[in-house]
Amino acid sequence: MSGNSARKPREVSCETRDTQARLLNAAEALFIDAGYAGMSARGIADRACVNIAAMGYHFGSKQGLLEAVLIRRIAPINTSRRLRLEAVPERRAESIRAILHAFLWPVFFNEHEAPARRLMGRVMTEPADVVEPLLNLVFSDVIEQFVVAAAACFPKQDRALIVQKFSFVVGALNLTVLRSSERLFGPAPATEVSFDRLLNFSVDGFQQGPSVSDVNKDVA
Amino acid sequence: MSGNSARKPREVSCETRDTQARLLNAAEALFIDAGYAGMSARGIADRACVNIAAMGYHFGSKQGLLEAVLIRRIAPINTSRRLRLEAVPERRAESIRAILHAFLWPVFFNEHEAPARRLMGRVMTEPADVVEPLLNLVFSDVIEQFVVAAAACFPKQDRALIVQKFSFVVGALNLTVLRSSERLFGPAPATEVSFDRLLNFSVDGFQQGPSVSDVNKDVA
DNA sequence: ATTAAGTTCAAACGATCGTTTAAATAAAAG
DNA sequence: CTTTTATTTAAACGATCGTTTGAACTTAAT
Repeated sequence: MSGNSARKPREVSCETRDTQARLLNAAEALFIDAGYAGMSARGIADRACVNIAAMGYHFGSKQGLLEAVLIRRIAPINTSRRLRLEAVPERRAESIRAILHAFLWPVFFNEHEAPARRLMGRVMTEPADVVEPLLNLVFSDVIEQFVVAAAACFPKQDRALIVQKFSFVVGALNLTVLRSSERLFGPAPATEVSFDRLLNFSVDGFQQGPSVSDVNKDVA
Repeated sequence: MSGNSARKPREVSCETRDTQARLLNAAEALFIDAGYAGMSARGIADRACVNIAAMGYHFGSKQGLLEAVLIRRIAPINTSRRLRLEAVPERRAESIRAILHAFLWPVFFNEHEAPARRLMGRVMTEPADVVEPLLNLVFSDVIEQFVVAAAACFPKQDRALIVQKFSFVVGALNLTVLRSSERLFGPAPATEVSFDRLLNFSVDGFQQGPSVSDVNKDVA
């Protein structure tokens, strides 16, 4: 109560009682908006209304704090993805919609909504080396499982083609959940609309076979 | 010749005679690998084998240097895109392949190949505020033109749907050209293969209509 | 040779970075 | 209350950040 003279008025993360939760919320918001290099230790401390040493005390380092931020949001999403994938009964061509639905739905609809979405999009496009090992640790297994499931639906298609189609879906997902495209592609539609469109787009891309068509007719 | 005592052995950008070109090459490589915050002025100077003050002298600031880097690579790509779009004769549903071909081809096949590709992917996912105005300045017009062309091919589809489908294509393109997906999606295929797959995937996604299907059957 | 303009240089500017220290305070256990 | 543990605090650590300065150097024209 004594030294609350310099309270920042805008900080929303200061309401929670738990210091660690305030640090997680502040770091998450800053990472989403500015990336790893842009989330400074002092910016996190200010937004969380804690001393700058609190980050080191509770999470060891800035990287440790980011790891906790990512695991808190992404692990539940991947768990939900796996549960939904297990609920898909068959591995026929028609199953690809249910499989992609299981992959995309938990990103758009979860208890944390927008923060979790944008966090996932940001971490997938983050250039910093610090996030790379954690990214593989968190995403490798779940992507592998979905690739196996999708490949089982299309036995005629090469596994490498399935993998790359999945990377197309993830790429489209990333740009959709990141607000970075607002200026270029206009205001984002409602969540349900974006989800439906992305699912349809992805399903259509998976349905078609390899079709080695098209030749480069050079122009410039 | 006098003070070349501290030559770094690994630097490839030092070969060019032009100082501005060496700065552009060095900044481009560092921006691709580490983003705007990760490309330090001293890292650029070291890689370009120039004094740290050269950046300010030739480009005014770090941001000015990045702007020059982006314009050097992306402007020719967008010019090529526009030329190819103008060469597409009709605006029928079957024209969408030629339109998307015009949009994607210059990214994969240009005189600078991989650097230009990855630079485009990086700038589209960069969180730093410095790149946002330049990103809009460079990309807004060309995307608008392609959206108009694609919308003319599918008069029945909402323009907002066309816009978002285009954002899916751009998102898939970004993750394809960025090496950040290597660990998650395995080694990248040959350029021609990736291009063909992305084009097919995009064309398939555009062909289908709105198809407001699918309902959320909640699981978790 | 001399002037002038263009370019590169070492050195330092203040600011901010992530992290650490030791003391002060709060909470819990004896 | 006393002791112990957990948490928060102010302050500073060395390092690196982008930028600037003024002198030294190169180049070209007079």
